[in-house]
Amino acid sequence: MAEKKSDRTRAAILAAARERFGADGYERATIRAIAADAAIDPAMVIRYYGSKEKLFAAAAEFDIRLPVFTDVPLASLGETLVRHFLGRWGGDDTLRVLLRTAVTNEVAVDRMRGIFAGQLAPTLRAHALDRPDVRAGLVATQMLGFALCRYILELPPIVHMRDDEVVSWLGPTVASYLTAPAPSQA
Amino acid sequence: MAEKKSDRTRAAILAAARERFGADGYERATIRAIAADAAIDPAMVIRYYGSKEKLFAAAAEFDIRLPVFTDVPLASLGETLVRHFLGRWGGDDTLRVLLRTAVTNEVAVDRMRGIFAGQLAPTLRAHALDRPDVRAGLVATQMLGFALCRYILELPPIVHMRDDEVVSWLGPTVASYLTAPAPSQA
DNA sequence: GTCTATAATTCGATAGAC
DNA sequence: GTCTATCGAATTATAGAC
Repeated sequence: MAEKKSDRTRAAILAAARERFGADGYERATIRAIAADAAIDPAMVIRYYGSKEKLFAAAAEFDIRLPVFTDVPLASLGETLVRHFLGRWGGDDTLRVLLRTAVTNEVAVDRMRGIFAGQLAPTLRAHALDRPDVRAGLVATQMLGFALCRYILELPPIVHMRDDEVVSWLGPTVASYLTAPAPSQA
Repeated sequence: MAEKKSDRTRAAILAAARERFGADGYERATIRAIAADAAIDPAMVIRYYGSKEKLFAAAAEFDIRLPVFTDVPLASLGETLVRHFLGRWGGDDTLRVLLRTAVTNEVAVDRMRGIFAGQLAPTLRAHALDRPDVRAGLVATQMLGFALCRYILELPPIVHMRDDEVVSWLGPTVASYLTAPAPSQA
């Protein structure tokens, strides 16, 4: 009995929640709509997850799994990072949920900060780069800005760009944020 | 009688609306809170602007006033654009309102698209650059990503960065998006 | 012009039958 | 475990007195 019915119900709720939160944002995504998508009763959502806030926390919970990339030569680290984020954005709803909801939900903001300050910065530190926090922040501006324009604003030229084109354009930018000498100032 | 009392009331409502929409987003910003900020009755907000949706449209209405920059040499156009956007983000609430609300409000998305597709792209076209729409989109990813990280997510290293540092880091990126040869493909 | 009172919805969450 | 019924709170928007 490895697969209980309650487990499938839980998973169905979570999948519907990810879709709704990602499509509508935290405020407009209603328990009722999520329940309808999961084909169950709205009361069940509360029973399984306690509250809307906790359901969101569960939907936004995921393993960022950002490798440390210590074996990647510094010269190609920028391109590697762009490819990695492209794969993650495309394959998983969770990052889009975070991006969509980070505007009004403090939990999402904290989690987004954790990805770049808590995961990417240490990776850069492992490569012995100076000012890893600043460089991680700059990478965040470019990668999150790309995600914003592609998945939320849906700017036509960004939406239609092929992945290898994206790498060609953004790779050198990220690389420069990693390795370019920092401007003067302590 | 150039200054009626009703005009001041209208202006007070609009100013409070910009502040609330920018701070809380469209859904969480309530008519009641806006009215309280403006020190008037909530019913007056509806009387003056008809509905919350129309009030938002008015709050997000503004002249982007993006100069064509035809007199700026191409070599320094990137840096000029970064400085221009920095000035606009800092001095006016409206861009932050758009950014905060673009996640859940279609009006804000359209207006944001218009800035880059309808204003920046023609500027690039005036400089005889190839693929102006793609280049304008790329500039959007970097500038909007910076604004997102600084004003919404408030990533510490981005928040604390001085304006001239921002120009030093982002200027070359924007410049490369304007003038770097496009990757292969039609 | 301004404000009180309230209508009409909608939402999150709960209680309890089955 | 599941669903019906509903509560209580919050919202936008309106009607009408002053």
